[in-house]
Amino acid sequence: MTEKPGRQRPGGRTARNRENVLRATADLLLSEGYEQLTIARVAAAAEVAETTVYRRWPSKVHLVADALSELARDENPIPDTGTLEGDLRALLNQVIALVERPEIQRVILTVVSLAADDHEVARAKDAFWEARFAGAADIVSRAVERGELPPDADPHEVIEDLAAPAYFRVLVTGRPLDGRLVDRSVELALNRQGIRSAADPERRASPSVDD
Amino acid sequence: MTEKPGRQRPGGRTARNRENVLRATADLLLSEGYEQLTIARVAAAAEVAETTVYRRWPSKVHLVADALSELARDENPIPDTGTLEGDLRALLNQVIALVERPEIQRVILTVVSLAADDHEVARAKDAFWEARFAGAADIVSRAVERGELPPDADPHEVIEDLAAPAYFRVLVTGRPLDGRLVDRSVELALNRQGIRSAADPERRASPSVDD
Amino acid sequence: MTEKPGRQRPGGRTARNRENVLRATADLLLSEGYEQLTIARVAAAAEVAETTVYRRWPSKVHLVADALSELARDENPIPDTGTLEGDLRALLNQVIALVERPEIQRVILTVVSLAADDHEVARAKDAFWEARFAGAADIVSRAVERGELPPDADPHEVIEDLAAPAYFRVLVTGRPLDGRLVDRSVELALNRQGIRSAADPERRASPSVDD
Amino acid sequence: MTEKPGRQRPGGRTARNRENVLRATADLLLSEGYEQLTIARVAAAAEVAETTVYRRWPSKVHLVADALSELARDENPIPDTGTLEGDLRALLNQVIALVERPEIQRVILTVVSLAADDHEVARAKDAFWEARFAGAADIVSRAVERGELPPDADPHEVIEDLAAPAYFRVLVTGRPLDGRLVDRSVELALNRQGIRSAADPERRASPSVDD
DNA sequence: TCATAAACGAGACGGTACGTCTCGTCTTGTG
DNA sequence: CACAAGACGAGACGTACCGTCTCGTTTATGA
Repeated sequence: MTEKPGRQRPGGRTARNRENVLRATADLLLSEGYEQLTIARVAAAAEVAETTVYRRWPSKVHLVADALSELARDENPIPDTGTLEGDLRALLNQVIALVERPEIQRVILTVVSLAADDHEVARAKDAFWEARFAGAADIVSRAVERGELPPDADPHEVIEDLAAPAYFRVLVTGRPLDGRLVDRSVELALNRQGIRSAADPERRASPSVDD
Repeated sequence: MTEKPGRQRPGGRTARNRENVLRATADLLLSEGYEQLTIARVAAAAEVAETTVYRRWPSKVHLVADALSELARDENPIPDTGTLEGDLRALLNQVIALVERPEIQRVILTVVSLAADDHEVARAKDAFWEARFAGAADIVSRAVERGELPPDADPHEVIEDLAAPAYFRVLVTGRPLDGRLVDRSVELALNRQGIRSAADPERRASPSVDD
Repeated sequence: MTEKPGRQRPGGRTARNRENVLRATADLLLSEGYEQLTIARVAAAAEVAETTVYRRWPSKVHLVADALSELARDENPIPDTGTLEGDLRALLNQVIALVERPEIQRVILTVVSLAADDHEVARAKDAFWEARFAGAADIVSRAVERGELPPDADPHEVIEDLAAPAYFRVLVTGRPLDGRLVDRSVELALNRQGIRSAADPERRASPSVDD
Repeated sequence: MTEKPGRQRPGGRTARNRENVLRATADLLLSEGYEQLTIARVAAAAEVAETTVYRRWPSKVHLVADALSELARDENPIPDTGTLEGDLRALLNQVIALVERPEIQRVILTVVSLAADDHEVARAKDAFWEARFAGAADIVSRAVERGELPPDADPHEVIEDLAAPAYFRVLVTGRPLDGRLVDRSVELALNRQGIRSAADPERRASPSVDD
């Protein structure tokens, strides 16, 4: 790993090339998707020799994984509305706004289908999702502090309940991500944590809630 | 569409070839995944000339889409336990048992990442998922007959609530599909339809729903 | 050979098809040349099923050879000017007028390069050239009757002397077929037969050469 | 044209490959002819990847044209016997000895039938024949120096008179290239230049023809 | 005129070659 | 002498053509 090119002379052109290549890769990934992405095109866009790319990244998969790590860093502000429900609602709205964009869908699809045979690639995938859902951890810990959630609440479960339907629609059914989805998912995530959502119309029929 | 080879003389060798090719494609898809699948290998496995494959399917993507449609037809028995909860639990167990298998994961991944530029391919994707979740419709309609669900209950929503977390784990987080997931998801799906799950002791407060 | 289709029922549609195919072949040969000629195109032009062509002619080469035989039959009138020189001059002018046309060049080229492995094809090639130069025999025999040539004069030699330079230019050097070529070649052919050409003024003036 | 592979790095392996491919092409052309020549076979014989061939030569036709240029370079010694007649006789004997060989006939046929749509191919054809008949120019200029020919004697005409009958026989009539052809053609070429051949028996014997 | 064998039409197939496009490695020549 | 640029090897892809096969239909021909 240490003998990888670029490690030993990380200054000047080397670093510049690395950035350019990763940026070019990310751009192509966003604009055209994994299939259309070609080392040759990346190299051309980065104004770098193909060889340079091959030298530094062992394969197209690795290059893309690396670029995705960068992409994951583009982070959205973690919402802090003062209540768990508000936070979750804001977070899911963010997520939906993002995954509705076709270029983001392309990226998600790339990540999802990235063959994780290689250890580095697997790590990159994990890192991507970790970064993607980092907000949930903060939100949950704040909710724990406020006493809204028990101390052993699992952020993974929260994000799962919250985001799973949205991703399911994007990746699988292709149904539209309407506003109702937000209500349903937030409610769901809260319920799953033993909390009654404020926006819980059907549940209104059960008298105990009204009191 | 009509001028595609095999449409006009669907008997004998033609039909046999078609089947062999699709079976070979499905096999390769299951055993090695989309990337490793090659027209040449399909043709060899189907004992057919490569040309024959190219003649009938305009591209690798179309071939795979077609094969996936066949795969989707391999259907699991639709559970009928007498109660909605039992049915959902059984269905989800089926789904999980399926998506836990690596070869099925490969297929799902293929479907998810299949570029849907082409209309036929898009249709194939839809058909795949439609077939995949056909059971939900039956379960829901039976539950409606039994009065467990209102007549306007949407099978899509049910399957979404039920299956989304499982798919999310498989496709995104990679977390294991443990038994707890089943409980959570079934309960969730029921709750979302306004029903109190039997395995829902702490939610004690709404007896009216049970009536 | 006897079992070739069309032998046993040579009337009506069969003959009509044969003609149409051969005509279509000849047309394509003239208009686009051997390389561009395709059984499919021939069949389409002849409004006949491809199978019909394959049934009757064992290969593209045979079909073309057959068509060329027909082409060779399109004969030019054999000149009869009353003198050998006049006849030769007229004949060569005919030949040149013909081989100057690009479509005829295409045909000649086809004949020249037709692989003569097969016996029938070889025979067709011979027949083509035989027909092409049939006029020479008549001209020579008339000249013999008139006493202009000895009885053992060889028509092949005459045509060789007469036409070789023209064909050489067409097939090899690509130089233009100007009027001077006619004078030279006719004179040459006559000289080769021991006859002084009328259009040979300077040669008459130099008796010293004979010494 | 400049971006053709091999232009910018013409040393080492590149040059070696180029040579090997051209040699293999020439060999195949000689041994089996144009029709039997396949890029795959050329590549195999040259121990080079097919891609390499396709990269450097835009098509089979171009490759063959290129190889033919090399073949044309294999030159025969230009005869220098001291007299024009001797030189011509020697040259024609060379030509005949060459064109009698089946493999040379194959090559000639290839050149003749090479579609000259493309400019480069046309140039290659011209160059081939130019090289093939380069000897004539030397022979003529020496004869001019010796005063045997007028200063404006045209080498093209000489070669035409000399070689046309031989090529005519090879390409068209298929008659054998006997010794008599040499006598006739040399005499012819000389006569055409106003020179009486030494071996000119008939002419001496028939004074009556002049009447 | 009518039965029957011959020829045909039409679709599909096997097989070979062509030429294109990638990916990732190897080699050359230049700064 | 390192490395950027170029060439290469390997192999998949998709196209075009040739010639074969099968099956069902039409049409000549001679009894």
